[in-house]
Amino acid sequence: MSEQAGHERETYDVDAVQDKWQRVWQEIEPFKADDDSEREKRYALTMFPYPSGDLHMGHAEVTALHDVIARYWWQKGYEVLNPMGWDSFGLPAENAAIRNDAHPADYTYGNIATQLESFQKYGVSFDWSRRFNTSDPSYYRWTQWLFLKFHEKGLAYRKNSPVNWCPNDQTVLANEQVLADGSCERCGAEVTKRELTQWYFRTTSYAQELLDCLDDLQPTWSDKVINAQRNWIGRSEGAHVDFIVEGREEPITVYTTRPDTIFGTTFMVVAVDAALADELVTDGQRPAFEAYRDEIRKASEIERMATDRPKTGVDLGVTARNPVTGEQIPIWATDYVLADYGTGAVMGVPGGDQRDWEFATQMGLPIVRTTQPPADFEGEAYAGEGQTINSPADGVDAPLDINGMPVEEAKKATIAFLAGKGVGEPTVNFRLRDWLLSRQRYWGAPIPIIHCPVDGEVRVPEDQLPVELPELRGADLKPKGTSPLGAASEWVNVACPTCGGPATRDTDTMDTFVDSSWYFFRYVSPKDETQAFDTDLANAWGPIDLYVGGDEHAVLHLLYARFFTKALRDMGLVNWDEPFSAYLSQGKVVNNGRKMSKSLGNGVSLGEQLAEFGVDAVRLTLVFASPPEDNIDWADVSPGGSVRFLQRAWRLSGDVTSAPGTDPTAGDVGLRKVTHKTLHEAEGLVENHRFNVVVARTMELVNATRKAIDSGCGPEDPAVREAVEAVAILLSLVAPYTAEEMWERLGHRPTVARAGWPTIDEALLVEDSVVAVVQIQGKVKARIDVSPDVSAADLEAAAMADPTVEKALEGKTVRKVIVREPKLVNIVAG
RNA sequence: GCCCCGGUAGUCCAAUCGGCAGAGACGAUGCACUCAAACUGCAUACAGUGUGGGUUCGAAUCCCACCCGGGGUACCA
Repeated sequence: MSEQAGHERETYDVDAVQDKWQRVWQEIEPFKADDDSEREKRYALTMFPYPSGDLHMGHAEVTALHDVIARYWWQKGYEVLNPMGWDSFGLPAENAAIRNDAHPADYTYGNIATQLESFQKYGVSFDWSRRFNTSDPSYYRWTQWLFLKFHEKGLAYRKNSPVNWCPNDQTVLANEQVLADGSCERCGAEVTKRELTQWYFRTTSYAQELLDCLDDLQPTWSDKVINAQRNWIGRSEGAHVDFIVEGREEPITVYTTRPDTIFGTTFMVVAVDAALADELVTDGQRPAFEAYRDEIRKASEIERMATDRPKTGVDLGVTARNPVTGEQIPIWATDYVLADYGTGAVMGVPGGDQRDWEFATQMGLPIVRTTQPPADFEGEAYAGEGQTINSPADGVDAPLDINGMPVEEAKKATIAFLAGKGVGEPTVNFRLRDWLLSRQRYWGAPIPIIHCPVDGEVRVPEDQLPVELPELRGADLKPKGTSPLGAASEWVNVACPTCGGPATRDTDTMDTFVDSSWYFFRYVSPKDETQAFDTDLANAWGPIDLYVGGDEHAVLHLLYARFFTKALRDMGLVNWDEPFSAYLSQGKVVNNGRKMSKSLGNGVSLGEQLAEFGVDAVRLTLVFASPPEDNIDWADVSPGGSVRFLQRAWRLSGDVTSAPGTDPTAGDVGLRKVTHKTLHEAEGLVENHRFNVVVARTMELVNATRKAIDSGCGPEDPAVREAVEAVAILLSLVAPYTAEEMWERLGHRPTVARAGWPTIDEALLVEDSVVAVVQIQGKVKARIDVSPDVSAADLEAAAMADPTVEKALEGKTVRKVIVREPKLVNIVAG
């Protein structure tokens, strides 16, 4: 028996153990990825942090989850690349520099040092030899080089367009960086529109592939993210249709997904802010049009996006000819049509589109139904399935007749007719826009382009990279609506690389999402000074086998990184189609049901938790609390419970009396079965990311081992050693310090993290007997012990012979017997 | 509005193919230890699976409708 109840239990000193093993790990570097290893390679990645202050609970969670997989792969014998670095360009550093009259680098590199120390204390299996920061010139040099490649291929270009503008951060934003309520993703300010010339990446040229590949990713990515990306890409199929305007050479082309409703087109609407509206308006209507347009421009995005306000618009005074009815229909300008989607012009079909219905009702325009709604239909516009009607209307002679056709057939017939006349064609449209990448801020990678009055946009020659940031600090960085780099005149004014004449550098910097769109390539050869990354090594290590991160990047970073990967593949720089073979999105850590925040005063300090409970207990708590994807409410969990469990597990290692290397095969079979079954189940659970259940199984094994020591086979049994070693290895995935301490106490050399996953003895997974359930009408009546390979007939006979069953069946007729050997018999009787 | 995910003891969560609703934990209660408490150990109790239908010998699991919660998206024609 172990110590009697009531005595002080032996415990280990958490702080001392942490200090001890940190030193050992730094010395032996157990997680350095070897490029030349013969072992099969795995690439584990978690999103690198922005260096704002110290690490917080969110970092602790994602890292703890991610580390389970990385450490498991090492134990299973893979060579694992598990790198970490910093996404270190960005606004917080710049804003801090303005406040403190300092340089953004001060804030950035100070925080990086703090976070690095915290990560090391946290005991994560990162290969620190590969770390870098995106703000290092040795990194952003290659960000700029990639920009040049994109520019060469026509994937980076400049255009003038209405863009999202954040008045607080004083810079433009990409569509992805404006939230659904029209606020800035970064600072929450209300985003406005400006007409500006900006740099774009041609993400739309990969729209179809970005969408198609989601099918392959579906099994290994979270549904949420797949769904969000599908929505964001927003593919729709429809047709372009040309409408002729009297006295105008060019027809107006509209985009519609419902060409079958063309007979119901009673008007046309164009976006009020599109150039087309300005071109079309008659002199007579111009004053009204301009007044309307000014009014709309003044309205905020938030007002514009409200869908429940009445429709507004102005008649432009011109008409277009409906190509199937020949009727002249009025053309209106309105703000419910978007200038930058489709063609910025829409055929108004009030019978089939609710928005058009509202507009027609408001403006007194005619309404014609072209799809027969069901008899009980009570709505206004009808957009569902049904027979086509009024196409053409009774007694009207038209060149096309689609009456009676169901929607899909009518669409095809209409498109075929229009195409035959040369006034229409099938078209696919995407909601995805090109990625606006230029920013009017300082702390980012300068865009390596020189503007020359003679040669235009000239790429900075590759041998002149990096284009380093000029030294600006404090008040120089104050946002003023144009890039701070413009103030560095010595930096701005350069000779044109082509003609040698006076020219100026582009003064914008790149969106920091550009930096993070390719960082996972750089990790394969982080010190390479001759290229962005080594293609052979990238092909050997990648794509990333598991990427762990947060859902907030569902359509930002994850989409941009996918786009980059496809573009790099097409440049021959890598052979991956997709960067992340599997993606695990981790939940958030909240407190008392709410997001942690300063204003709510419910923040939980990671540092304090670590000081109170120790690294292992905090990590274990985060892994055990819930499935990885679910949020963890810190108010619901118990790090104290984790401490108790870890001490309990550790105590086992002190009870083992057999020598290291003792052959376990002579040990207690009962305990051995538990050990091997646990290891076997843990494999499947880890691979399916069910880390919380792995912890529960480990707890079971600890309980079973405790019982075996105290009241079973005793501490000297070789099966006990085997079980405790298995506990140490299982814990090495989650609680590295405790596992290491146990391993040492068991008489082994460090490190348990590379001890290797135990070989599972299949014979021990087979049960001698199983409990079969006998049901009558689906209700359990008896349990009988049977052999796991019992035949259906034997099991049925055994069930029928059971006294309880016999009794229950007295006087009844057995109608049917369902046998699912070896676990169940269900008797239907009456 | 549309799309996706989820709803199991007081709480967090298990139940892998449709087959015994409970593995693990938190909290609670009791007992042991203690002068007492904390710690520790042992033990116990607590749900019929959001609601209503359906399929099935059998449903937490599949289907339909609805309710609640979370997320995405939204004049995208």
